[in-house]
Amino acid sequence: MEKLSEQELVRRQKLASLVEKGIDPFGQRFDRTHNTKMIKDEFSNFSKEELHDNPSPTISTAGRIMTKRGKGKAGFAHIMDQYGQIQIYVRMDVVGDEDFELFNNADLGDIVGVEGTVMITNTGELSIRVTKLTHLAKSLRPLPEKFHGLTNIEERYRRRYVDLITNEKSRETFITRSKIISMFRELLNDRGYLEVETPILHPILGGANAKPFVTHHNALDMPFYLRIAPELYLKRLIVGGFDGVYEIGRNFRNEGISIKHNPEFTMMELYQAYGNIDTMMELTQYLFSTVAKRLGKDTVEYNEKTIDFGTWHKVHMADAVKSELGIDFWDTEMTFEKAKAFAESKELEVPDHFTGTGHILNLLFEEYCEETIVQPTFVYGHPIEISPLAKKNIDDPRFTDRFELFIDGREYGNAFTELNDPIDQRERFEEQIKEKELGNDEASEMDYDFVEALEYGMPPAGGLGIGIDRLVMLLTESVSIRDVLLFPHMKPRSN
RNA sequence: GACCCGCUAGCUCAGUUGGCAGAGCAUUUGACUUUUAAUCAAAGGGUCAGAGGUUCAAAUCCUCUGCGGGUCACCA
Repeated sequence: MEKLSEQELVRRQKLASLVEKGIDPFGQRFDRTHNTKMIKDEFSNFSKEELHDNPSPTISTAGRIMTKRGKGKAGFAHIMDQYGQIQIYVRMDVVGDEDFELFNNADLGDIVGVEGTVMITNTGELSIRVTKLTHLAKSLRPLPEKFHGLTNIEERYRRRYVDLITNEKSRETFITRSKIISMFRELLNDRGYLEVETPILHPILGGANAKPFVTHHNALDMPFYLRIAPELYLKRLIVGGFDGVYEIGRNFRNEGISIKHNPEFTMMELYQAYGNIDTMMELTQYLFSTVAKRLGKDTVEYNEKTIDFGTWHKVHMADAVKSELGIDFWDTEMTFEKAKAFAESKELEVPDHFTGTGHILNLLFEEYCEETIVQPTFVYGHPIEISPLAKKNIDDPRFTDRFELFIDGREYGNAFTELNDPIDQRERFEEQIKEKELGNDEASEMDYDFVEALEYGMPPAGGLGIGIDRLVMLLTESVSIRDVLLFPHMKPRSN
């Protein structure tokens, strides 16, 4: 048994005295006529005198006691629900001795229900003049300080519920997150996309380049990967005849944790039969600008920069690198040796599994161009070497019809015209296996079943993935991904 | 994984040159029937993250460990 603090002991004594009075310290159902927002919406247009002369109907609401001010035979408190706080005014001569004692003995953090009429105080605050007070739940631990709230970052993540109680900004962020995800669903459903669910346990690694988590199924006695991307399953559904499908769900990547990375993160992935890179670009811009607009944020202040969702740019990766560094990857004379020598002249390390000019082009782009992008920009034309699931460009097969969306140096989306040629796809997988043998532990594996699916014929299609957490960060102006994840991963607390 | 910074009361934070462990809020007791970071009076509350070392003496200096934050690396 852990040692209790003085305050915890006092609260447990108060709990015992509630029991003695026959009051359930952890209460029962309480029917509310209003939440705090409804009270404000309904009554804030009335004056103090109007509410005094024509008393409101009796309303009931409930919430957690956040502040409390005793005044002898009367008292004030603020109670809080999901929507905010409302002040309550409790007079002994109105509620009677029993309820007033209940009020006096209530602690900050306790949850109560109130009945009463709506009034405005001398200082002009909309309040409830309580006629009946109901104890609903005892709080056995003290809340953080009322003025500063919980500010310790570690504690805010470990005890998110306390963070949500005391920090309005945090509450708003997660409400916004929920809105963004439901807007995505609404916008996509309205365009006729079908929401689907595909496996999270994958027998074969694929759909992205990343290190996986590995788990084990007992009955089947075989290992499974937690999915790094749902791509290959979703495309099987396009083979199966669905016109457009999407999935919003968790992906898992066994990599470092940082301000931008959590081991599990949420992606929206979508496939559109008969579409291509351009339809995905249009869709991406539509989703981002519509969601931003509906949140009332045509522009966002992020990282001391103004991001304008009305301004979208487009640049080919080879052009971006050419204008930044002068080296021309369009040049048909460009060889791997030349490209590698250039990279090494910049003191970049070229790993063994880099075997094509495209690997170098991407390296240079990531190293020198990515961070220079501020406004929403589609970087397209990724080299074939790093795009094993994207269709080759019809005019220049060194590049694929793929784009990534960058905003303020970070990737928010990845899309391409899907590779639907099973013969080409099998060769691409074989290239990946070669890379794996050369030491790329993020290369994907051969998925024969997926190739077989393509052999039945997949219509030309566009595909898109959007990192939901990062979008939420941007639209809530959150610095860290942990600020948009309710329960970010932490090492267990030491004793 | 590497480097830098942090960890003191329930919470937010002070703590000087190594010399009795501090404040505000919260808690307890008393006063107060329109207060609002309520006010006034008094009181209680500490494994200074943990372990070890230096010293007459350590929250303070040194070493190790834990957890967190930041930067880098990897990635979305």
